[in-house]
Amino acid sequence: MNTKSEQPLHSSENLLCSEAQIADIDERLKALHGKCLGGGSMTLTSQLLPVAVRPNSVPVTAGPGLAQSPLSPSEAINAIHRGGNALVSIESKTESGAWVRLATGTTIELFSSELLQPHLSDADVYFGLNSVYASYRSRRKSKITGMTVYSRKHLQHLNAVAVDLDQAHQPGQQFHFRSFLERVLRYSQQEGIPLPSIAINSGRGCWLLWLLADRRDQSQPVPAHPDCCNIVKRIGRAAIRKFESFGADRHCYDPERVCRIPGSINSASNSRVQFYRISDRYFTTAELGTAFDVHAHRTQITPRRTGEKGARQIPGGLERWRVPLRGIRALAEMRRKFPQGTRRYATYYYAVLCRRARVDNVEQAVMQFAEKYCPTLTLAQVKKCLHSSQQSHFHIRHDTLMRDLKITTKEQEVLSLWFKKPQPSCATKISHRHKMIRAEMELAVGAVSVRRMVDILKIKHGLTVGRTTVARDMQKITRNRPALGVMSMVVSQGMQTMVHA
DNA sequence: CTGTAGGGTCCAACTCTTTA
DNA sequence: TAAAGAGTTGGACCCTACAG
Repeated sequence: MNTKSEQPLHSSENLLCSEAQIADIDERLKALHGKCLGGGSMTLTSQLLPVAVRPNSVPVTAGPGLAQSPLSPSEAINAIHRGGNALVSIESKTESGAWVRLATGTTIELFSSELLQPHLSDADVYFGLNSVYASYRSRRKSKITGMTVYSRKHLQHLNAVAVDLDQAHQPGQQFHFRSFLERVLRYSQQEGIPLPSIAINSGRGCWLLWLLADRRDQSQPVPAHPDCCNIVKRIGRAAIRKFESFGADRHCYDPERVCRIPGSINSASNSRVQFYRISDRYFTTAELGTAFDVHAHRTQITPRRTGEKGARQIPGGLERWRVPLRGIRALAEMRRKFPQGTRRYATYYYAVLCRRARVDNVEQAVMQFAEKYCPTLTLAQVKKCLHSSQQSHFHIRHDTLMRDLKITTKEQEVLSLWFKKPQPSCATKISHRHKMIRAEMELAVGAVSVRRMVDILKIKHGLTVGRTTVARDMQKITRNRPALGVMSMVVSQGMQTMVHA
């Protein structure tokens, strides 16, 4: 994911806190948050080591885990952000609801920063659930702290699937986190949903986090490749559906999701946010997908297809490639000879398109094409193009052909059947047509026959449309507009009952 | 009876939208 | 991005009503 210009700033060795560092950080934060971190009973013993270094997939915590103290901020964030080079983004929300970026860095950098510390105990401070990387293109300085900040959209690791169970209780009404969580966990067990790794008391509701592990290296979170983002989003949506009856927030599944910092204040409920370890498990996307009945597309597409392709789909599929094939032939005719820099591309693409459009004797067709339009290519070069075309299994976009064949705007205009101008959407066209028909029906002194309407549309509006279509439109309009009752009778009952106004 | 006008139904082809 | 499904379109054919 990191390009050469976007090398991470932080080495993986620096990422996880040592016990001494964590102890130091916790001391500072305890001092900062006072008694909010569980009454000062926490020690950084093996029980409270950063969870990233614990053995994976061993459910050690029996039950909801509320007997334990809440996790300290560093413990909680270390448990979530455990990927190599992972950076955490910290943001706060202003009174107007705008997001302000405070800092981006490793947990050590963030929690030991003198600049950031005063803000961590503020109201409504958040951290990104998924790790970002140091993208130089999005590198900025925070206006508040002066620290480096990066966009939370440049994701490096997907750390968790989260569900926000917002109780939306009335102002003044008490939210009982413990009993609510117990109900949620009981429901999870009944439904066969694995216990979440972390539960968060956000003050006005409860968040559930299932922490993620890469299937190849379970000590690492899931890399934020587009495919993984996609599946994690789908799992998130499925989880939301599962917990709908508990008020799951339907919008809380995007990978850039932020969560309140442990120990920070929720200004809406005027309470501290607390994180609880429910289980020590980390889940691969496959495990979580199975639990929430979400499967990778590849495993679903195949069974979804029933039997052979439909008879209508075959010509449709062929047409997909015949259009650019006709286009490239027309382009060749137009140019007479392909200029240097496009000859091999032209021969290669011609071969690919011939194969995909099921042209008979591709080799002969390509040889003739190259001889006529790319005469300077050697036989060996043409054969190489033919050979490469056999390896082509990827989709080829019109844009790619346009770029490689250096098709100019002027040529595109001539090749209008290939490079179609974007048409207004079907819905737009239909709504426009309905508008015209409605207007004509209202204008008419008496009944207008469907055939007459077809003529009116053609002559008056330059719109060519079939009689059947107009008839259906008129029926639809009269159904929705009883005021046009006369027309309704005419259209729906035919000539027998036609009533002339 | 025939020709004309007009609506309904069917169906293949096409286009757009949704889903994974 | 491909595939599948849904929706739209328009031609062919059928029917009825009416006028001459």
